[in-house]
Amino acid sequence: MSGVSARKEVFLDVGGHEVRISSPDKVVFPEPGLTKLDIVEYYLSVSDAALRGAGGRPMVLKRFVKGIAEEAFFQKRVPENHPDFIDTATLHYARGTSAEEAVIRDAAGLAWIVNLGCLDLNPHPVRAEDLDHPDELRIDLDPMPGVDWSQIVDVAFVAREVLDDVGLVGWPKTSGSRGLHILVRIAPRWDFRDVRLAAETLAREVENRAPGLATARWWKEERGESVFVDFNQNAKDRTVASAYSVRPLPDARVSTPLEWDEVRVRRPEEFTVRTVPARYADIGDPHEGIDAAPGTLDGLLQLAADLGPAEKPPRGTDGSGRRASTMPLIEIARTKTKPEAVAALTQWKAQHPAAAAQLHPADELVDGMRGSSSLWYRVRVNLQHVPEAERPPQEKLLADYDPWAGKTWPGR
DNA sequence: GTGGTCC
DNA sequence: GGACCACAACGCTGC
DNA sequence: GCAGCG
Ligand SMILES: [Mn+2]
Ligand SMILES: [Mn+2]
Repeated sequence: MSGVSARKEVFLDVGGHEVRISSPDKVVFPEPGLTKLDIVEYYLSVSDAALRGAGGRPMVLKRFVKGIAEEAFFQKRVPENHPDFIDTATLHYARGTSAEEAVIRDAAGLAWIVNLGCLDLNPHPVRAEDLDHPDELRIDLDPMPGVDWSQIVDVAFVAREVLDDVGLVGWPKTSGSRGLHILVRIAPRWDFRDVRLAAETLAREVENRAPGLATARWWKEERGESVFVDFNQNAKDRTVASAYSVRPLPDARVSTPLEWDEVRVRRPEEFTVRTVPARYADIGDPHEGIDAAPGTLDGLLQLAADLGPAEKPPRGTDGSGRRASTMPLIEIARTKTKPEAVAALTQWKAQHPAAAAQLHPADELVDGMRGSSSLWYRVRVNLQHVPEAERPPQEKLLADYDPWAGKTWPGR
């Protein structure tokens, strides 16, 4: 028996509020060996900056009650039993439903949220005081597979140019995964529809200025090896991991605000729960000035009028309401796990070496799908780079996991 | 992670 | 007191 | 209804 037994709970005094942390010694990140209390202490060490990103905004809770290895669940409605230093805001949806979400405003709120099992914080782009008018436009740069950091950076700087041309200021941060977020503070004067239109317009303009490097196309098979400018992240009821959020990845990466002159030379993997507190103590928060000068969307909305409606892909009609793809796609397998999906793809490539040799990385589409109650994976191949005569046909699936197995279907 | 039930 | 269980999300935007 | 997002 070692002398250090795992404590059941500890109580912290955080800015005059007592916060209970249960199972403080529970290991949340096995690889770097970070415990729940380590995560609490991380957030407290960067609390002012983390609150600049997530404070005062309603947020969705993503809870990892059993560590990052186990499945997490989302929680919109704040637990009834919340301390009085937790604020709330009630969001109303188009269908008439609503959800009372948590709003944190101080370091105690951060500690309390982490105790629930939350790692990344996912606030809406609105303040609790005005739930219908976002004060933040979010540029979400999502690299397709095979895209390297320098290309992401090139796209980020094109986005910065476009912002500059319409009189806006962008504040970059690593997403904490492979991509980059650029935040734009705006006056809370436009509704979600207009903010999304502005974001879509910016995305189209970035694609126009950097064809091949960036895309604003929604359908994955049409994107190629490019950086997707995910303008839909600005629709209502969408959230983004906020600045200084800990991401549920093995190395405990942090979504880290950067100075523009750091963007090209730094890498997402440099910033973790272990490294970011020292950086913050050293240089402070690169986003400290984000609230100083809220911008206007007039320029982007004018550009939207100039560009006109976006070109839509040809209307696909196969009768069933399903979209007809514009690309020569074949489905290879459906599997329960990602390794099985990758194995199926490998098997297919071994069976079709000639075609496989001509695939580009972005032509291999392995997507996590939401089934009736679980996750499954779909494996597809885009044969656009394979000459028509050499294209393998759609065959029986190599693996055919049924995500609805076990469900009873009324009337069939 | 929390709160309720049942022995 | 301890074991066990239920519960904790789902909306938006096109096609 | 479905895809594709978080
Ligand atoms: Mn992203
Ligand atoms: Mn995205």
